[in-house]
Amino acid sequence: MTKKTKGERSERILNVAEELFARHGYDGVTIRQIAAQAEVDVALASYHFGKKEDLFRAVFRRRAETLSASRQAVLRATQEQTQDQEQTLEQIIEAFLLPLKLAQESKDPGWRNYMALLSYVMTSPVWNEVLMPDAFDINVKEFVDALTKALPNAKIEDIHWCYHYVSGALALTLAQTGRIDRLSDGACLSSDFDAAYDRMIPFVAAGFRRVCQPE
Amino acid sequence: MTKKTKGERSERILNVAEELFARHGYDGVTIRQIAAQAEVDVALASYHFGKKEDLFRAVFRRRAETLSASRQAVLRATQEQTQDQEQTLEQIIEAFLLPLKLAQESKDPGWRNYMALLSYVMTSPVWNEVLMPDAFDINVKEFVDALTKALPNAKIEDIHWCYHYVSGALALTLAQTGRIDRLSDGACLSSDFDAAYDRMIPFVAAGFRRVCQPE
DNA sequence: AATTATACTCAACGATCGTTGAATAACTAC
DNA sequence: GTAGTTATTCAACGATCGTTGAGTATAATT
Repeated sequence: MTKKTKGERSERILNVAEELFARHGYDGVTIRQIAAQAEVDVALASYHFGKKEDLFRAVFRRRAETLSASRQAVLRATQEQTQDQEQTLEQIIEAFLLPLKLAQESKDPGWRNYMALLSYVMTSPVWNEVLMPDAFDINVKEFVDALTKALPNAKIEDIHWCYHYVSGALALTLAQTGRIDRLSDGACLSSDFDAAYDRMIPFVAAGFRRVCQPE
Repeated sequence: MTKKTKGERSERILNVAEELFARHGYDGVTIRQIAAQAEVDVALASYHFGKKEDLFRAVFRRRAETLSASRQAVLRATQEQTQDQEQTLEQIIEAFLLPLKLAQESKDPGWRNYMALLSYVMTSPVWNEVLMPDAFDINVKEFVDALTKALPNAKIEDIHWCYHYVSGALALTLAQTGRIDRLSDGACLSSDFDAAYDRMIPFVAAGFRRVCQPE
């Protein structure tokens, strides 16, 4: 029984739920599995978080706010830094990706699980609509605005489609499926977010320019 | 009872399973839901396909073979056409994407469901490893080889990472989550695969050149 | 020390799950 | 038409699911 100070057990539930939901999806995980792995009674999850769906939402929201705030901070920092001159495409894309790179390097291993969970939500036809707008819409619109300024004369549809490609490349990276490990015979590693990050910036910047810049 | 000719009911099961698995994932769908929507007895799915996992595999494999063969045909057709001169990046990428564009335009609406299912498998840490290698590995390696020839002096890691980005952009497109519809206020549509296709080719071609071509 | 509030356990509920074996209907082959 | 094969139904199995309500222990408050 040994009642612990507030949040100690409930946080362990969140962490385990994060790990399992990320790997198996919402329906692939059982409250009982979470409780077992968290070494906690089954009823405790319901006590702290209510319905299973509420627990899932809580897990998703927890780090979404941190991530969104971090992205905003980085973007605005370079905006102030560059003053009047326009931000380069590379700077904008870097601001979008850097927080994830940093999070993944942090000592909290939960971020790696959260990255896979985010990928799951981004690619799910069901959950995307439910969770993404509240958590990321304002943030994304800020980035689309910055891209619009950096790409004058670009059609808004082109910008949105290019952002969509970035989003997809990122989502598959976050999923960490291990596929690139197998296809490259170990030359590339899904877990090597730095490698993915370093190349993704020039890759998508070049793509944006080609599609959005009428020459 | 009214026994139908072989495959008529079993094909209806496959089609319904395809639709539901694509939207809700493996664990989000019940054999009973599939049977109900296919207007078929619950036991019939087990009779025709065995375990639930076998049904899932059957659904995935069915069109994977068609898709893989179609990609190979398009790629080799342009290889013969260009004869001695090298294929352009655009041609290779087009060969990779065109079969999906055509499939989606076909009269069989099941292809749209399959595209979302493919996205689900591609991004799932669990299913990717189980299903992708058998269905697509030889095909993908053919494309990586073509890319290597079109990009002399490129490091193999760079090529694999760039292919990974293409794969991600494609996966999110296939998922048809409707997110781009909402972010763009209707200016872009998830269902508009042509729009995604037309821009994706120059986008990723430019990305490949920037990352893989030492200048 | 007494009281209230919070954290947690325990047992159980009805619902639903995938799968099976035996029975029945329909089609094929002779 | 008879036999045999295939397709389909029906009822039921044990297992597991999410959730709840009542009860217990610990912490916080007075």
